[in-house]
Amino acid sequence: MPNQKPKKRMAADERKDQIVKVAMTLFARNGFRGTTTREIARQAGISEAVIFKYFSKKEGLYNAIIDARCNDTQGQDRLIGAMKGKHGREVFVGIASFIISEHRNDPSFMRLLTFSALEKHDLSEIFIKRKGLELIEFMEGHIKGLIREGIFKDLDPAIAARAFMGMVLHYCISQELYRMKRYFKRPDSVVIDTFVDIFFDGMRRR
Amino acid sequence: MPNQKPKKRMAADERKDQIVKVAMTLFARNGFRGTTTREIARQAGISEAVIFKYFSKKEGLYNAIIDARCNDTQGQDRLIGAMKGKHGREVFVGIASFIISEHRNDPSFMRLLTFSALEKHDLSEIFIKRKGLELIEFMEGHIKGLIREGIFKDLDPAIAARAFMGMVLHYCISQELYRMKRYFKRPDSVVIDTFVDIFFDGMRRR
DNA sequence: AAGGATTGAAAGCAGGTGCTTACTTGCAGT
DNA sequence: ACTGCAAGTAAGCACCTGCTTTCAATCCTT
Repeated sequence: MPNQKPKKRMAADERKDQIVKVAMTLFARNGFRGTTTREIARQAGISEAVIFKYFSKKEGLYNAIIDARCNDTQGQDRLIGAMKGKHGREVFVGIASFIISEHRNDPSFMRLLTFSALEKHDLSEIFIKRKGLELIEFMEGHIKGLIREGIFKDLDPAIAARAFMGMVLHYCISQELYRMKRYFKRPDSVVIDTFVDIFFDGMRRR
Repeated sequence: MPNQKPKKRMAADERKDQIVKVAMTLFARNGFRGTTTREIARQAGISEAVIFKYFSKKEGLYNAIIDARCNDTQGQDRLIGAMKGKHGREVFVGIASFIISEHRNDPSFMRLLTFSALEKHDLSEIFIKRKGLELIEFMEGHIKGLIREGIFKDLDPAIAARAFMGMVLHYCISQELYRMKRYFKRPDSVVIDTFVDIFFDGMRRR
């Protein structure tokens, strides 16, 4: 279905944003190669030439998406702020809840990232380096603290952080990408609690 | 580079196998849409018409790959056989080692599966249902046993099994697909031990 | 050695795709 | 109201891609 308001003329910036938004949706659904500029134009309710007026090559759309999704600081700031008051176990519940809710709110972004990784574009690389590693390092720091306090066992914090991220991310990916939600349904809150139970007790000194 | 032995003529079955093998490599590298039948022909050292003699449509190649990778029983049988003597902790080390070594031996297959999931072909669906769920159910059974023996806490075995699988699979995927092995290098054996430490102690009654 | 069957190549077609060119339409400032 | 400029379109080019057709080379059987 073409766009909601088939407004005839738009200011350049407004039009650019709209085109990028449409491209994001279609790249997430069909990948970069699987999306034609004709289809982007159709969905945006414009002619193809407009796209090439603003983005000299199709690749340019990908770069605009990278700008839009890798330079906003809201997401991670929001999380790290929300973590400030929390201690011990709660931090892990907070991180897992954050990741899962981000995926549930916009499942298409994970498809976009995965396509980008497979098709070897820069989006996944930049996003993971800028956003993913930031989160991992935050967790590593928290884990290191708990080890220093003698609450956690002395395991490699980098591996431990990736173990927890693995549980949570693979849950999201398998639910959406492999469409496991057809066969495996549990309330997210129960899944999160179980993951944190396993991880936190697994790390704790006995 | 075209194929090793540019043998002029081949028997039909032999040629079919060769074409499927080439297609698998290219689909894993560039996806179904990103691979042209011309390129498959070139890599196989034949003309395009030969491909369409054996596979009436490009789609047919995908189905042949499904046959080749989803109907062999060697992989899983080998694992479950190897697990037979093992108890408790060792079983999880065995499973993790098995999964990681399969990925290291043929990293391209994971790309193929992921492309298939994104492009909504049947390969990933069939493979995961036939191979993935089998492994998960095997783990669930083992976990249930340990709960019944009073060794493990009474957590949902389905969630627990997926927690462990998540750690291991996401490690493999992030290493290869997101090319994390550039930034995160640990011996696989250390990673496996740490994962199992966390999971096994996390599940254990205290 | 003959002849039918099978494997293979060469060329091309119809439709699709990224991108360009040449042109028209509507808006803002005077 | 006029006009200069930015926003938009229609048409098409050159190349690509799945797939077909037509015909030549090679093998197997007798």
